[in-house]
Amino acid sequence: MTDRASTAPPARKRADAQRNEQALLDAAAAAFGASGVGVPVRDIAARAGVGVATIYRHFPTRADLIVAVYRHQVEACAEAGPALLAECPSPYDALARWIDLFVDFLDTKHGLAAVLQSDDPGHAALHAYFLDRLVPVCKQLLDSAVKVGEVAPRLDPLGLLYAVGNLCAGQAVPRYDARRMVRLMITGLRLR
Amino acid sequence: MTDRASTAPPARKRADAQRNEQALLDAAAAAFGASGVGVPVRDIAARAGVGVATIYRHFPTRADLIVAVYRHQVEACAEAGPALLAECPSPYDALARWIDLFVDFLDTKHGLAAVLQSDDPGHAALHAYFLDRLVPVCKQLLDSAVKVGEVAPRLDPLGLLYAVGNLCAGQAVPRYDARRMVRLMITGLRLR
DNA sequence: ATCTAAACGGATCGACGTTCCGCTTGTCAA
DNA sequence: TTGACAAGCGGAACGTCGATCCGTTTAGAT
Repeated sequence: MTDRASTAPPARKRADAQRNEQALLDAAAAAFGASGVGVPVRDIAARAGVGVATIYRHFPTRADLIVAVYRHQVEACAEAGPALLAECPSPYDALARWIDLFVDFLDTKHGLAAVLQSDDPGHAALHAYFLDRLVPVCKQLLDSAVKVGEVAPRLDPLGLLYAVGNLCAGQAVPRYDARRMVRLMITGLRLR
Repeated sequence: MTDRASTAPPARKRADAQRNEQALLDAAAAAFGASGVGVPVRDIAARAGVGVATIYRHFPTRADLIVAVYRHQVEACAEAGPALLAECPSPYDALARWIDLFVDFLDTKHGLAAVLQSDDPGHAALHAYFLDRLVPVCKQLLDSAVKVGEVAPRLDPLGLLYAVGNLCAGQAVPRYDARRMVRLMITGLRLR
C-alpha cells in the first residue's frame, strides 16, 4: 500500500480524464450561470472544448452534472441548519432564516427550481440528492419548532421544501416576488 | 345585407375548417387529459385525424389551443369570484374558497401549472388570458378583505395567483400536497 | 360545370438529447 | 525507449419534437 490514501480503490482515472472532468465542471458552472441549467449539452461541451460524448461519459445524466456543480452550495446550506438552530432565539426563527438561505440559493440559479420540480426520470438523481441532503435538516428545524409549540405538527418536511422550490420556480413575471411568497407561507406555519 | 346576422363580419369560415377546428378541440381535450398539456403536437393531430399544419393554422401557438380548450372552466372560475364574495360571511372566506376553486382547476390539468410558469414566448397568450381574466377577480377579493382589515394591503394579486400556480406545478412527488401548501400561504395572509 | 381561393396533409428543416464507432493517447511493463 | 492495450476521446448519426413550406384537394360562389 504505497497509495497516499489507504482506502482508495484500485481504479484510478487517467490524467486527461481528470482534467476533462474539471474543465466540464467549470464550463457547466459558467454555462448554467449564463443560460440557466437547461442550457444545451452541446454548449457546455463547446465551452469545455470537448465532444458531447465526454459529458455523458463523466456525467451520465444532466442531473449528475448539476449536482456536481452545486454540491458545495447545497452542503453549505445543509450545514447552516444546525448552526442557525443554535444561534437563533427560537426554532421558528431558525427555520425562517434557513428557508431564506434556501431561497437565496435557488433564485440565483436560473431554472434550477424548475428542473427540481420536473418529473423527468433523468432528474431523479437531482431530486434524490437535494432531498437526501436537505430534508433531514428541514425536519430537524421543523421538529424543534413543533416541540416548543411554534408550529403545528404533522407537516411533511419534504412537502415544505418542495413548496419552497415551487415558489422559486418560473420567475418570468417581473412583478412576482418569490421570497415574499415564501415568507407568507412560512408565516402561515406559525401558531403563536 | 342578406346575412342572417347583420353584425356578422364578412369573413366566414369554410364548413370543413369549422369541423376540423371542433375536432381539434375535442382531440386536444382528450390528449391533454391523457398525457398532459405538453403532449406532442403530432399526437393531437393524429387523434383529430388531421395534419399538423392544420393545428398551426387554427391555433398558431400551443397557448392558443390550451386557452381554447379550458376557456369555459376559466370563465366559470372567474365568475365564481363575485358570487363567493356575496354569499360568504367574510371577504377572507370568499378569497380562501375562490383560491380553492383555482387549485381544483389547476391540479386536475396535468402540467398546466407548469406551462403557466414557463417563460417560453409561445406561452405568452396563455399568460395573458389567465392573468387578464383572473387577476381582476383576485384583486376584487383581495381589496375587499383588505378593506375590512382581514388582510394586509399592498399584496399584488398577480403575485398571489402566480404563487398559487407555482405551488400547484410539478406534483411529481406523491407526498406533496399542493392544496395544503396553498392553504398555508393563504393562512399567512390573514391579519386577524 | 367551372373557377378560385381557402384549406389541407405530409414532407421537410432545425434544434436538441443521446448513442455509436473508429481513432487517439495515457499508462505500464518489458 | 519502445510496444501494446485499454481508457478515453470527438464528432457523426439517430430519434423526437416544434415549426414551416409547398404541391394538391375541395368548398362554395358564379
